[in-house]
Amino acid sequence: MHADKPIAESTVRRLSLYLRVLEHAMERGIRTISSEELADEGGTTSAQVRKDLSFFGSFGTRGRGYHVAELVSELQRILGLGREWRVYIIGAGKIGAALASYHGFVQRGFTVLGIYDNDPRLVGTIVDGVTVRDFATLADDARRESPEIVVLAVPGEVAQAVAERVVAAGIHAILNFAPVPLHVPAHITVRSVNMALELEGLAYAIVHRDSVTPAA
Amino acid sequence: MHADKPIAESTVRRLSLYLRVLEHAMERGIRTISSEELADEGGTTSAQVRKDLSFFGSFGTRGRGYHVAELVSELQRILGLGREWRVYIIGAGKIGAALASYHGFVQRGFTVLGIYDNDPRLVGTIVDGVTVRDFATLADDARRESPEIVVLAVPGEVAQAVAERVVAAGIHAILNFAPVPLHVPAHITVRSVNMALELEGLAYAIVHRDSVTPAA
DNA sequence: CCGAGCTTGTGAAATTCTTCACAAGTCCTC
DNA sequence: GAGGACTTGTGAAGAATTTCACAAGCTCGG
Repeated sequence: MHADKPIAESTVRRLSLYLRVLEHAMERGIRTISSEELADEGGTTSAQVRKDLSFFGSFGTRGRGYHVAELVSELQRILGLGREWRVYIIGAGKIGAALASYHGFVQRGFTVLGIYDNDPRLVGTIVDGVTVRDFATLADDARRESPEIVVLAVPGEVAQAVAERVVAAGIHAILNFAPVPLHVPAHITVRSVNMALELEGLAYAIVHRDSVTPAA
Repeated sequence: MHADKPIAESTVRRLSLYLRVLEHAMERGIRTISSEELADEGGTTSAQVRKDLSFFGSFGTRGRGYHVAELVSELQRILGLGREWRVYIIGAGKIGAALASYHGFVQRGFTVLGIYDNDPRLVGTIVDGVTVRDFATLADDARRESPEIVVLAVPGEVAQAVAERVVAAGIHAILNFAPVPLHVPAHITVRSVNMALELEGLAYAIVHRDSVTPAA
């Protein structure tokens, strides 16, 4: 049955992936899909798909599979994508700017309310339709707009300090693109994307060919 | 003892993290570090640090800890960072351009030889000191320059097709920034960075506060 | 409305990953 | 040079995750 039990992060990650595959299938006019097909597209196994879904309910029909449109909306609900999420991006450098214009965000209901930087030359400029704000105004703005999520796209050296300002401003979720681990209070949710680290993982895999557990 | 046994991806990821922490410590003039201190900085536990390292050898001294500089070079060796890695970036859009100028790559010995795009308006322009090349020349260039890694920064719709061209060009490792799972032959190593997916994980965590297994 | 053919949902087994806990070194002081 | 304080390296225990395997349910053709 559907649960608010602790769900593994890996499961949630796969659910997002399934959602993307399903949306793609829907565009192509596919009505129904089996766990086997879903697994093939998503790079996992059918048992894994069924187990992942089983944590939240039973959405399929035996002998037939899953109704695509129905499963899409179930997954959207589970992942909390029915609503708008208000996002601040911090750092108007190359990465921050790229993220601001990243279509995948908007598409999923993530609205960028503001981009912050402390460089006076950038403050006031417009990046992809959003004005760059002065980082000094973060706390005030947050009180007014109460964003749920901050995307941190600042250099590693200042990431920890910036994160502390973010937490102090009352924001509880951070997507961290800086290449350092963030130390925050337990009630703050952090997810990190570390590109250098992924490249290094690739280098390791090349050096040690055929001795690493793979993952698509 | 040191092993070429199958090492978990999670372990490799942490090794990269340790390396970063150690380099930071070295900059601050710290000579020696215990597994406990390393764990605190890296957001894990001392037992985990020791276990991770133990797969490759014993680098510490009981009662004293690890010699920072020494462990740094051991980790660099393990991760394959002693050498230069030749990288192609495919996609000269916002994300591709941001990656081209990402300092963290250069710093680690990843040299961007070329950026590719199929938009004639971009071909020939210079992005962060690297000329944008015509995607059509990929195979020829690869034959000549034999790059080890491709960074894929193209829209999801074309990612699979581009990946196939990359594989056909004889490149065996892909860092995928497109938000779709890539289907490639087994001998090709793929690592994916899916930003939308991380944001969704964050949304899920917010909706289901205190019911997700955390991870820094 | 029956039987063959699929496909789900799920306990149980297998595997993988993390944590525990402690013997065995090392260092330092006296 | 002996004792106390630390800290590693690692088997073994424990926890988490994935895979297996199968009963139960649905569909469709005749």
